[in-house]
Amino acid sequence: MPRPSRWDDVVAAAARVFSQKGFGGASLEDVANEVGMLKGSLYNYITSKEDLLFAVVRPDAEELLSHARQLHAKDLPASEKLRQIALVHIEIIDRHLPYVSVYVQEIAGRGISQEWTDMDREYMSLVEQVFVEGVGAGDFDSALDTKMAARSLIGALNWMTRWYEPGDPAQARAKAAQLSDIFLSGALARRKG
Amino acid sequence: MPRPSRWDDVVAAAARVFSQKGFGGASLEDVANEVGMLKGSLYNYITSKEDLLFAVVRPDAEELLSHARQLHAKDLPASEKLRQIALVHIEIIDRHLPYVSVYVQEIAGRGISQEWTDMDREYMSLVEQVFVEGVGAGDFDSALDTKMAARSLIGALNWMTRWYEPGDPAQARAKAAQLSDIFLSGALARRKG
Amino acid sequence: MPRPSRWDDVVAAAARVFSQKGFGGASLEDVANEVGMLKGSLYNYITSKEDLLFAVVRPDAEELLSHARQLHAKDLPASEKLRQIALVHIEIIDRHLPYVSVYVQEIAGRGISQEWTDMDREYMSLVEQVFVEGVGAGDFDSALDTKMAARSLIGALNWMTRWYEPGDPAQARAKAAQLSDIFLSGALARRKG
Amino acid sequence: MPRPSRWDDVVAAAARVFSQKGFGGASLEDVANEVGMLKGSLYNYITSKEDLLFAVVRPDAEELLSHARQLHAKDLPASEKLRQIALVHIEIIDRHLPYVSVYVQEIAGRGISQEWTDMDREYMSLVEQVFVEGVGAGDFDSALDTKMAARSLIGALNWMTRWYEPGDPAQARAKAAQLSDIFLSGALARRKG
DNA sequence: GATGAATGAGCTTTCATTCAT
DNA sequence: AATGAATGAAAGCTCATTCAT
Repeated sequence: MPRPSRWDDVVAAAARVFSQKGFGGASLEDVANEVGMLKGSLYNYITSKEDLLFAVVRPDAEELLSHARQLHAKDLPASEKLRQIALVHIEIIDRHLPYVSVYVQEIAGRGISQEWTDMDREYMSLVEQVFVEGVGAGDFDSALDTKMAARSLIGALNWMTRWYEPGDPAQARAKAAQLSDIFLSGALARRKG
Repeated sequence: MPRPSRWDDVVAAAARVFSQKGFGGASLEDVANEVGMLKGSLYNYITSKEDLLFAVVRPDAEELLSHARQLHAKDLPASEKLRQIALVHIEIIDRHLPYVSVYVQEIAGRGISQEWTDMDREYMSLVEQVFVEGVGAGDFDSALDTKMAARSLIGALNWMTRWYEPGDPAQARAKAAQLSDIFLSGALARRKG
Repeated sequence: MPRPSRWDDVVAAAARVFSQKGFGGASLEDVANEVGMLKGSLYNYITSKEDLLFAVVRPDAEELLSHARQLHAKDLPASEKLRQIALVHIEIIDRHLPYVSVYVQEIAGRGISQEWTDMDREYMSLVEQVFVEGVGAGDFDSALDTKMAARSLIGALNWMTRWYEPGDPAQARAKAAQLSDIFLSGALARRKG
Repeated sequence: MPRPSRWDDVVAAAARVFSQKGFGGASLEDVANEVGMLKGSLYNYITSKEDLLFAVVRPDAEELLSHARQLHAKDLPASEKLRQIALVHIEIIDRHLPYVSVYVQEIAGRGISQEWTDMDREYMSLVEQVFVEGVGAGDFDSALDTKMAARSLIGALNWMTRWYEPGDPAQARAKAAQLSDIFLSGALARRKG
């Protein structure tokens, strides 16, 4: 049985190192040390440093996007869709924090290339449509600025990469519920009717 | 004048360059070109590249913090304080986007040094106390997770550095109002009592 | 082989260059040219320029010291020990002039660090004890200032790095004998008894 | 009354700085700091860094040489001349240690230029002639290698710049006497005749 | 696949020197 | 005489990348 390739190790190490030192601040030697090989050996797996960045970042970005697409196609109330968006987003952070951190830090909204700009935009647009649907259905406040709402939700979610301590799915679900509550109901106490 | 004459030019150029290319990705030669001097000449103003980073970032960080401290001392309803927090934060982004971008990208929540960790924490804590006060006064929902609320608000605000187009104070005020509305009332339509 | 293959070349080149231009006056590019590689490549062998200085200088310094220690433990008349000290010192100069030159020029008596200060002091002390033993045994003049004698001998030996032309072991032995004669008998003609 | 020029301050500061950090290791800014002016201002006094080196070093070198010339012309026994050589050399070290240190470290035997090589050589030659005269007069041992003797004496004297603590003329005279005794009579106890 | 070594470009930083004020 | 600022060359060092073994 041939020894399994260490591709996954390499990418995981890169995720950790890039998320800690930043892509620009990390050297391939740092990454190599983290895997336990020499920097030259990395080139058996990658063709450039940027290559490695994309390898770190792509799978989760695609998963998140594909989830949002599927959700969009479903027939659910907007409030439920919003809860799902937050839940999936935070679950991915919980499971793959270093990878997502790198995405948020180095790619999101940075205009790196057309491909990534398109992904960003599509995710944003899918989130915004949740709010649009909600307003359309009369569930959401008609005065709501849907774009601002979407950007704020995504900002709050992405910011979690700076403070969330991963590894606890229950906590992930709790945070998702809290965040959804805030975006749905706000902080103000509801008057009893 | 305590500072050499082109100090402000140097810092402004650095803010622009750092915010565009990232601190790690920008070279001092980039900064020097932006000011119109040679990279060696920069060292008449700074003692290291990191120095320059802090110089870019410190004034606005301090202004934001000092504002939050003053607000905390005031006797205002929590909802009003929340509106003020958002307004001042966004106004600074509107006026000083490159500087704030650099702060958000390179410093906030990065654990660079004790000094900056302390600043981060204090701002977070002051924002959280607005929510705590609101819950205490019965204005805010008693089920609200105040920490999550504070972190989400700050995340949404900081994320604005990735998309906000500055230079329009009226727009700044509008965005502040929208964001406050979301965090106070949520997206859901209010039932008529 | 524990060291990369051209380690010795690198150190030898550094010794030559440092001894010619001085440590401060020599650039790593000079050293690299002397080995026949690019300056960046040097960092496969060293971690800093200072590092290289110590690598140049340490082996002979340690050899000299270890020799003096062994000699100190032996049961020989002081005059014979003095002859041995001079002989070994000059033989090392003959074989390794550039290395020793660098030591003398850049390290000896310069208080670079505790480590080197200690080495200097120990060597000095071992040489002085030869004179102390000689005085104690009645072989040396009781009025002799042993510290001054040791310092003068070491000074005369170290000064040889400025004029000695190496590569001739017989000459080395001759110089050692002459120097020993001077320090033992002085210049004055002996009265016939 | 116009404020006296600070030329002497500048040279004295340079002597201190160069002797501490070495000529190559010291920057003109170091020197300027030591005088209490800005580095640019130094150029009101000097025309180049090397210039300053020579200014530090020349007066004492010339004094020493001129003294040796005068002594050479005198009609004195060789042993007395040797004592005078040592005495004057050490007195200058006592009074002007930093200046002499710089000479010994940076100029002596370095082949900087014809001028300095000539000075070195002449001083060496004058000292050697003392030994030659002593041998010729039958006062010194006929087997003495006069060149080796001169070089050793000068080496011992110059080496004092690495350990001598200046500022005590009496101590200077004592060291001169001890060193002369060693070079004249050697360490061996004299047999009573 | 991995290694050790080299490359070469680029980086931050230093510094002697110049010059208008 | 002194200053503050700029210059430009060179320094030490880093690093993505290549390649023979």
